[in-house]
Amino acid sequence: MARPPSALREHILRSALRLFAESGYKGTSLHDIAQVTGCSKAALLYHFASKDAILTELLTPAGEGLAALRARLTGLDGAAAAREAVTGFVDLALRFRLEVRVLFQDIPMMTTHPALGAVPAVVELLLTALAGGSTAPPDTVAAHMVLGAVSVTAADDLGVPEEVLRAEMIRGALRTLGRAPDHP
Amino acid sequence: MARPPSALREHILRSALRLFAESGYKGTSLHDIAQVTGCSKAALLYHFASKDAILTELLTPAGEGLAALRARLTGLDGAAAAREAVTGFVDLALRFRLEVRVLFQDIPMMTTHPALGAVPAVVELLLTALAGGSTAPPDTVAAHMVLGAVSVTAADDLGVPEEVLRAEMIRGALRTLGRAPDHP
DNA sequence: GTCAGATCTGACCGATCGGACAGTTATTGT
DNA sequence: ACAATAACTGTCCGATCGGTCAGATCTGAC
Repeated sequence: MARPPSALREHILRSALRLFAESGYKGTSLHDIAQVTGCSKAALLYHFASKDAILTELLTPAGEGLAALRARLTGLDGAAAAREAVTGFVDLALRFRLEVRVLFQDIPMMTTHPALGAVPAVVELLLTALAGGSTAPPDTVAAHMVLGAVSVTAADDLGVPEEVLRAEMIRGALRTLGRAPDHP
Repeated sequence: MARPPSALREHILRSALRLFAESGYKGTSLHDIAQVTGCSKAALLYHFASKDAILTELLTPAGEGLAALRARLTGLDGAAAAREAVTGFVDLALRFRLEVRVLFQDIPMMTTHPALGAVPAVVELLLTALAGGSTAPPDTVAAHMVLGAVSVTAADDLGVPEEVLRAEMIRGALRTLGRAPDHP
């Protein structure tokens, strides 16, 4: 990150993100990335220390977004917390659609990845916020469903304009939680 | 499948399913499966033609379940179709929790896998059923959310008893669709 | 012009992958 | 008892993986 931005370097990142989202991390080889980028495999390892370093740099912004959401969430509770959790998570999922795809394709590796170290705690916080502070089955199930629904729908590419998608996802999530979208 | 059932053969299948669900298909080697099963790597390839053949046999029951759901769905429409789609899909996801995990971890490969050839058509049918026959943005988004919510929640292992989980998932899905759980 | 450092390449390395094969052990029908 | 077949193992194979390295090439300062 201390490195000055290079054209090839960012080109590599874009290619890698696309390939990781298409075929998964393990399903994408350095050879594939180099070929799509149009450079040699060694060039990748000149700009990045390892294949994992590419993944780390790709996931870091999303991880920071999650941390920011956590910060915005602390202090809130009840209906306000749930609403902020829903809108915040939807916006985040839409801003990092490809990253979410990558995440979902290698869950076991990602849950322990350093770039996403804060994720489990944030998810936990999101779940309790979505469940309105409850930890009993009825609410926790709905909270899990919201996280799953938003993640998968954001990762999928249905042909809906992003603004419509955002509004409908928020409305759907609030309905899932049993809260009226407009009047709390 | 024409082969007579063998104790080791089914042991292999169980081990492979667990490992695939934990680490993904590409993240699991034949060596890993052999080690967990307690046999040699060559024994795996005696009972199965290839690594992919193991995956195929693991996913076939789930694929058949989806085909059966499709059969049960044809002819229905409107609210009845949506309700049947929800309960049918929830039951299916809960019956094949580990298989759903495997599916989600290698989406690009699975979408073209022969054992799941009927899946895209079934998903399409499920989506239209869930959307109440509509193909416009408001309903299609909610339909996608339901599929995502059910799949992810079933794959995750929250500590909720399966009966409670089933009931809450159905209720949540119907709420997501904007339908009252009890009174249509 | 030329020198230094950044950038990039082709060739190569050890490890691991899925899979093949010959041969050995267990099982079974007669 | 014994042949025949099923079940299984150890070993080897080519391909591919992530990663290394010495050297070629490009670039700007002086």
